[in-house]
Amino acid sequence: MPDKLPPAVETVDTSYLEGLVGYNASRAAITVIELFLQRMAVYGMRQVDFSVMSLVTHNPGITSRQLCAALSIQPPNLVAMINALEQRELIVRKPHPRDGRAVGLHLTPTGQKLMHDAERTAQELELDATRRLTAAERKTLIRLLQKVYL
Amino acid sequence: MPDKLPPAVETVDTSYLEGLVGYNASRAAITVIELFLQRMAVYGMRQVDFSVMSLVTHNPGITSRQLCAALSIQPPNLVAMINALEQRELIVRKPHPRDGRAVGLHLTPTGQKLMHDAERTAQELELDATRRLTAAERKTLIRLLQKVYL
DNA sequence: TATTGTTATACTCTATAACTATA
DNA sequence: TATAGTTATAGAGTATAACAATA
Repeated sequence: MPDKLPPAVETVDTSYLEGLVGYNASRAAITVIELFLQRMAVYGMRQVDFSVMSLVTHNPGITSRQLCAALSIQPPNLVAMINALEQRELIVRKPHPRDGRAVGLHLTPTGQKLMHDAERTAQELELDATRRLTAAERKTLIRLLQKVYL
Repeated sequence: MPDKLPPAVETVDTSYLEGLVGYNASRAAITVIELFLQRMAVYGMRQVDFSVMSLVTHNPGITSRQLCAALSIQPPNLVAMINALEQRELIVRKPHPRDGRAVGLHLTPTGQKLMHDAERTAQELELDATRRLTAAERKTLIRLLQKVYL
């Protein structure tokens, strides 16, 4: 008679984790971000670069501090990103009209062209990432996610 | 007459980003994970440790490879986590019944007690993190998130 | 030959302390 | 004294290559 051996797991049961909002939100975010990274590679932007560029697009003159607050980025970590975007001539720093300490960020014409294309790509990507959702479901999903973090 | 100065941004307009599923899923995930980290601190576990422990709980004998596949962790990065959990005497490695290369992971009695409490804490935390959602909305949110990543 | 678990290592991301110029 | 921007640096997280043991 053989010794009793520990059981082997055939298929992994993840049902407990799948009942948690945090687990599901993380998995969904990772899936969308991976697709985002693939499609944005042609623009040389990661998710965070796109977020920064998008906020500069819709808020010309925004300061580094405002970007940090809006995106939960630590100021020292934003410096290299801004430098890189400036070296690529996508954004320019201009003096702030009322605060000599601050610098306003603006898109260059090149940056405007790039973001025009990138935001269109982002819209297409959104529809692909949520292709199993109806338009109404997609709207509901965003509304419920905002109820969690706002 | 003064020179024309660039405009200053009063309040940051984030409406474009708020229309993207990826942005919202990321923000929601970060919010829940931060609360998770606070509440799980008493158990000395981060989100990933809890996920590993939970899968071992519901899949006794699960292997490292199965954990890596289920949680999208690279095998080298799991080693230190498993070692730490074993040193805390929360899990034990037992020989796999049919594969001499593999090792099955199991909870110790201490690990079982800890996870009994930790999973109860996770349930409470879930309700707190989604306190602005009705039970039906919470269920809908999970269903829609799974439609994105599954 | 392929797979499990592992070591070593590099790379990225994120966080903290401290400085300067200006408010 | 407080804030915007910056530098340097440390720590955490993640990824790749290569190895021994076993299939």
